[in-house]
Amino acid sequence: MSKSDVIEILEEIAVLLELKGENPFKSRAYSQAARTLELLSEDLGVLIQEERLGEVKGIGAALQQKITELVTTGKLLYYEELKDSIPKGMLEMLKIQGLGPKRIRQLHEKLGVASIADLEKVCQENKVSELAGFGTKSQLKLLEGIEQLKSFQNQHRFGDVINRAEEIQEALRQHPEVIRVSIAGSLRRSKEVIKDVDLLVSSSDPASVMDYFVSLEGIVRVTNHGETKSSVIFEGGLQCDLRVVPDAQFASALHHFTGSKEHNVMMRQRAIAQGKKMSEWGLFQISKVGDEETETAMLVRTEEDLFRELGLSYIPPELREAQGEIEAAEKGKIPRLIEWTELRGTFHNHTTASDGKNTLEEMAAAAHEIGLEYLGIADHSKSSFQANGLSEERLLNQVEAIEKLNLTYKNEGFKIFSGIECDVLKGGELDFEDSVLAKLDYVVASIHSGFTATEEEMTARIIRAMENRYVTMIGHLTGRLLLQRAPYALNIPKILEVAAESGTWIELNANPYRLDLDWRWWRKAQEMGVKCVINPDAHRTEQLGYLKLGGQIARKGWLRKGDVINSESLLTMESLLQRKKNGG
DNA sequence: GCCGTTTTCGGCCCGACTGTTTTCAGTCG
Repeated sequence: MSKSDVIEILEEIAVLLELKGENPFKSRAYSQAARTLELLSEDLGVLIQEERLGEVKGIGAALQQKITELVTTGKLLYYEELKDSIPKGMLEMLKIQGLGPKRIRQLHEKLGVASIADLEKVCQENKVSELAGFGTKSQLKLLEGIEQLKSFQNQHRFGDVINRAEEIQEALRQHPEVIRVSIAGSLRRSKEVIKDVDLLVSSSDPASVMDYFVSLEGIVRVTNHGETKSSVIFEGGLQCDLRVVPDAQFASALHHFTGSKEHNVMMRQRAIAQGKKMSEWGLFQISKVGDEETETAMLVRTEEDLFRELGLSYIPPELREAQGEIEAAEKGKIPRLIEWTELRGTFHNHTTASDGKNTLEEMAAAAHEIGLEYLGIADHSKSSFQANGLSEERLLNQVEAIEKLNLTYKNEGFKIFSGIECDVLKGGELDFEDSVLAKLDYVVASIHSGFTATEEEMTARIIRAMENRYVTMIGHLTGRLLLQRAPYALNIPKILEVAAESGTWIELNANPYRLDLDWRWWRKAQEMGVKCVINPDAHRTEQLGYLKLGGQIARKGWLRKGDVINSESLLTMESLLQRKKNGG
């Protein structure tokens, strides 16, 4: 059993223990052990072989035995028994906002609730409000939470499925009868949340492609298996539709199945206005002789052909949302969108000093390795206790460590910038004094608490933070977590206005859960002259790869290279940061 | 369940917020 499997099981044990109402510190010991394993620099197998696991801080006799059993036998009796003693539905109930282990236990003991469905029923029967510690408001909130959860069902975050979808695409490409293949649908348009994966293939032997598709590894159910269309469900509930068309129709079908629906409607209207007809089967010239109407198929090999025949320049899939892209294409004004490979550095990243999983040295090496010219380290500030936020003293130690580490990169064209992800406190004041912030290269100001304040209060809070001369950028502006938590109330236009005036950059947080600020705002931000900074919010080295995701969302927001500040070179960035600090 | 030692058991991570209470428990970050 691999280390990551062990970590997962330890974390689950911790949750199960909480649900059982065991000593909370026992539960914490398990989650801490999971974290310890994550940070382990030595090979777990070797430690077990040499019976040195117990020497690791946080792992005592009991955990040593259990981890050893897991790794060597692939099983753990204690875990199996624990799992069997708790209904599976109780674990799922944890996903309901505002409901934790204690109250789940109480609901189970007093009302026999063992699943979300049970809970919904007893809420509707008004039984929950009568329990001690619950009231009518709690009951209402639970129902709201269940509703919210239901609305998230069968939806997926873009970042969680894109790799999987690309693997499926690759698998299809391998089939000898496949001529062309592409991801289509909302995934191709880089929508932040998608319902299913649409794939399109051209082939002269659709049946063999379909047979191959429905037998791909990881499929749990085949819901449709036809000549031109099949649907399957993969492990984890991801639905995937494949359509197969003759190669002559591939471009038209790709455009059609990429959408959006609204974009397609506008395109078809445009075709009609030009005496043409457009569908997934192609583009047709309509000619009338007397009362006779004849359709002549036009040659459309690629999507470029399709747009050109309608008098448009090529519209990248990300922009096909009926947000003015057709008008822009008509005038030849589709911008050259940014490519994530044009990013030269990044600012919002964590290390083991706060809640990251890799050390400063490892993060720097990884950033250098993938070809970045600069890496900003912005660990949490002291108010973020839960994330092991840095005190002034620990922060200044880190600044020193970064200075030292920079010496080793001196001739490599690579530099680490010292920063902080500074909490914006309730009144808009920052977590550190200006005298501390002045010692840093830059500051990311973020909100991590008090999400329920009014729009007015939240807006004022962020504006006050932006007015601090040391604040370089605002992190994850709206605080949303896709499919989990709504953004907090904010007057975004007002904030963008102040950002433009004060020269504060706004982050496009590229973490797949956030993608915040939302792509819908970036065109407005761009018009106002607000600079975007794409940050992965990386908590481990691999997460620097989120930059690609950020780039895709930036494209969806119509951003060009010039709109994204971290496409600037190291040299330019150094002077930009210096100037910003000096209030210029 | 771990740690550290006042060597055998007590402490283990902080604070805001909400809804329930009437001083606090549960949840979240």
